[in-house]
Amino acid sequence: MATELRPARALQLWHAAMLDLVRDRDPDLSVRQMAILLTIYLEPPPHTVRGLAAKLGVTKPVITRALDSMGQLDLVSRRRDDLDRRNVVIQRTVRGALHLERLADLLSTKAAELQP
Amino acid sequence: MATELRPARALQLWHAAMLDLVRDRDPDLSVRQMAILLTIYLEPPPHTVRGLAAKLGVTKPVITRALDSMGQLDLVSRRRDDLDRRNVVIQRTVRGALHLERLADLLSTKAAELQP
DNA sequence: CCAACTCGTTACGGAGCCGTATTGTTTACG
DNA sequence: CGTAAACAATACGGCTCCGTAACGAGTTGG
Repeated sequence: MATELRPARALQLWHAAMLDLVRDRDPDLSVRQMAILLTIYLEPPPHTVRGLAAKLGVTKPVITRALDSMGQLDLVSRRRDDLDRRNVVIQRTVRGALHLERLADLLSTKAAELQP
Repeated sequence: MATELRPARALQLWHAAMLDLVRDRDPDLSVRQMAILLTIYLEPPPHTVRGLAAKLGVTKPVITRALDSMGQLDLVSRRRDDLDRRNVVIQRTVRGALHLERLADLLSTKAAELQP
């Protein structure tokens, strides 16, 4: 089952998703915050501030501040690494997992609605 | 050819696209700016400030300022409506069309890369 | 023709995020 | 050991965006 996604349709999907994010979502996450959140949940742990900064091509304070914001929303949490106490390990939360689950369903639903 | 997009795969696509946006793009557009830009290019004209504000569920100044920013980047342009000179008609630009074309290709390519 | 309305813009004070530079811990190593 | 390095966090000044409120230009209707 080839799930080919043609450019025009991909753009429509992107559009529908952006509209939903702008209209629904309580406080919009920035593009960077979303990228960080998704990386934490979709890529294998452990995640550190330095690692995320390198992967996204941004400076470390950007990560620290994004974790502050998203931590306040209970979308992620932080813990000192006991093996090397200089490191901070970023952890997932129930609320964060639910948040992304809803986003995934939204995208999938929008894609289906676009089909007819 | 059912182009079904399962939630998990949709999220992976979203993730890959966000990463590319954060890494590549010169100055990131905000989520709101992206939603406005896509609406202008994907929905039938004419587009007005008031209309866009209503569709996105934001205040008019948000639209005006977003058009200022994106106009400076030559992604959209504005023109007074000659029939009712209170209105402003938002128009597309060559640069804006190219920008979205690149985004569409990026999304499609990422979707294909996710397939294996 | 003038008051009421519509539309887009601007003014203002506030909040959030940015990058650079610096700080405080913790670890590595000569 | 004690100095150098690595890590995350913070301080700072600057920029962008926000929402409310006010404004000016244009239109409408009595």
